[in-house]
Amino acid sequence: MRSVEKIAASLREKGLKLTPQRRLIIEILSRDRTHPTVDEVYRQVVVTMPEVSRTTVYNTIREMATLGEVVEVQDISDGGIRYDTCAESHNHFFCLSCRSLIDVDVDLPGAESYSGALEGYQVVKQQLTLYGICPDCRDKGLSRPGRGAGKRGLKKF
Amino acid sequence: MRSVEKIAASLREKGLKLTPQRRLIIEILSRDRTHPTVDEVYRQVVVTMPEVSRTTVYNTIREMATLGEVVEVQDISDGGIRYDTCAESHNHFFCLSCRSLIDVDVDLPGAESYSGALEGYQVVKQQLTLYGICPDCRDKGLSRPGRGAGKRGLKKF
DNA sequence: AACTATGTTGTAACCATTATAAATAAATAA
DNA sequence: TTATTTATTTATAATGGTTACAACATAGTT
Repeated sequence: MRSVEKIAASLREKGLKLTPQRRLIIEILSRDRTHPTVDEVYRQVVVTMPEVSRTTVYNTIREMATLGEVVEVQDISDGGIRYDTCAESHNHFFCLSCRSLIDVDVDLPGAESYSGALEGYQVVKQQLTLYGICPDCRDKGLSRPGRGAGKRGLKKF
Repeated sequence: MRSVEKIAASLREKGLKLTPQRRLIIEILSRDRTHPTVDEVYRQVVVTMPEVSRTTVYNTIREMATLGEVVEVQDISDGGIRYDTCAESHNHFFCLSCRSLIDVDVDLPGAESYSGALEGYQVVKQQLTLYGICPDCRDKGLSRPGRGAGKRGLKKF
């Protein structure tokens, strides 16, 4: 995600307004690198502006996604869609214990390099996800229940 | 997913019974390579046994997942969790137009090779997903609305 | 046959998300 | 400024996938 000013410009370009609610949501999104769900953003929003509705957060994040300022993370479908606010490295490490999602820098061949193995397929994007145990959880003995771990528990991999 | 007999043995091992409903669901899962959702399995089930309930399909697929015979596909969160019945190559190509999900054979370094770049992280599994346009959709001019495309439409990537 | 454990079914509950419509705020035109 | 239009927010209801629950049915065992 780019700076708040850049995004504001992008909004105006589409005829959208930079309301206080949107500004706050965008600021929170820019700051948060944990790939938050809508609800997690919402909870941060109401700390500053308690009267903001969930719908506004949903709407704003959807608009950001349409503008390409935010991307849905598809690695995990537990407890709601997570949003990625960083446009560069799109590879992730997902901790099976605390269910945190971390950006990871792994060298992959470019998307165009698959044309050989995939005759006729046009590849425009790729995403690698690593699953495992993060150092924190290893040190703590694995069983720290992180966000969203309660609902369906640990999955079997 | 392994053969029905192998899975039946795996069931009995856990004290579970191979009922007609479960047998049918397992047969359908073994046959279907399209990474179906529960609802898609259910629709195939009722063709043969119309009285089977959705709950049974949910339960059985969940049990299969617990046994490790089936794996949730995390690439796309549209229209329900998709299940992967094949334990080997876990890389996928997702067509942004028809939203079909295809197994793909791409060489990746083993999970253990990431230990250098990820100090302290234990990687147990990895998954690469390629996003793009499949040959069918390219030939048809892109706009074939496939399964689930209606609800949220094409995402921006 | 009776007993016990397991499985199935229908229904209701749950949760994330989207649709809708009324109320509000901002931008523009007069 | 005021009126008018347009965009935005809000609360509430609807939707859709999934799970919980309780009654009923089945299979296995003594």
